[in-house]
Amino acid sequence: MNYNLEQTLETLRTVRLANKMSQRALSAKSGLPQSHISNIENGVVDPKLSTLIELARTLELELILVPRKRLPAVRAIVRNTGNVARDTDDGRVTRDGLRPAYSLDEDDA
Amino acid sequence: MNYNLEQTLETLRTVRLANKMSQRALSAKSGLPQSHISNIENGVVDPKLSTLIELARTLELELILVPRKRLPAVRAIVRNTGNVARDTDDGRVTRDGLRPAYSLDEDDA
DNA sequence: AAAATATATATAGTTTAATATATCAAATGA
DNA sequence: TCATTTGATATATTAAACTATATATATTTT
Repeated sequence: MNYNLEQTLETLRTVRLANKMSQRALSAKSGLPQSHISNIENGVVDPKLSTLIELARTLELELILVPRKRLPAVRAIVRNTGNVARDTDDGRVTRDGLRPAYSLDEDDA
Repeated sequence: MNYNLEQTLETLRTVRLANKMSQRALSAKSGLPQSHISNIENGVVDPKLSTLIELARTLELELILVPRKRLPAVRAIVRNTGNVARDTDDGRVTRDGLRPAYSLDEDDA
């Protein structure tokens, strides 16, 4: 129903998994009950802003508001980090040679 | 206490004002009570995620989660739009000639 | 197969967001 | 000055988030 919301929740789960964290691990780190994390990820509850921020921070994510106009540019930054050959976790190369969204830090600064 | 939260609320108010909208106008457009908007902007309440998104969308903002690492790059995009000479609303020129954060659209695509 | 781990789900109790509505004070404008 | 607009604040009610805890159901590992 709400694209922005679904997208946000999906990001949370994606990044958690990318960090190879279980809901329990995230629970331990964030202080939120595992059951609550499950409910949030599945859209069963509508978390409070502070809860979302807490969860995000634990996953080293920051929440920001972006003018809709700037969204494409911002997405471009968030999605990839530049053109690299070997890319994904398992050594696969994505079609366009770009990193997947929310890839783990391989420290490429 | 929570930088991310304060920042978010500040952005909401800033953009609302930049659009020359009163809380009542925003209320009418978003469907949320003016009293609630006031409480949210002042951090009196901890809004639900859906509420924040609703408010943001009304102001043509999208909420996204950004890897902390990418934050500087993203902020750079959100803050300015390039180097222009005359800049601010009233024709002032900022010191570095960049647009202020969350400037109104002058359509510079 | 059994054990361990991970996720989804349930219940009961507490806290708080959200609503409608109204009012007050301060700023703005006629 | 008087009227309007704006934002903050208050109250009462309803809905829902959040907590702790427990359990059931996968999924993975040994």
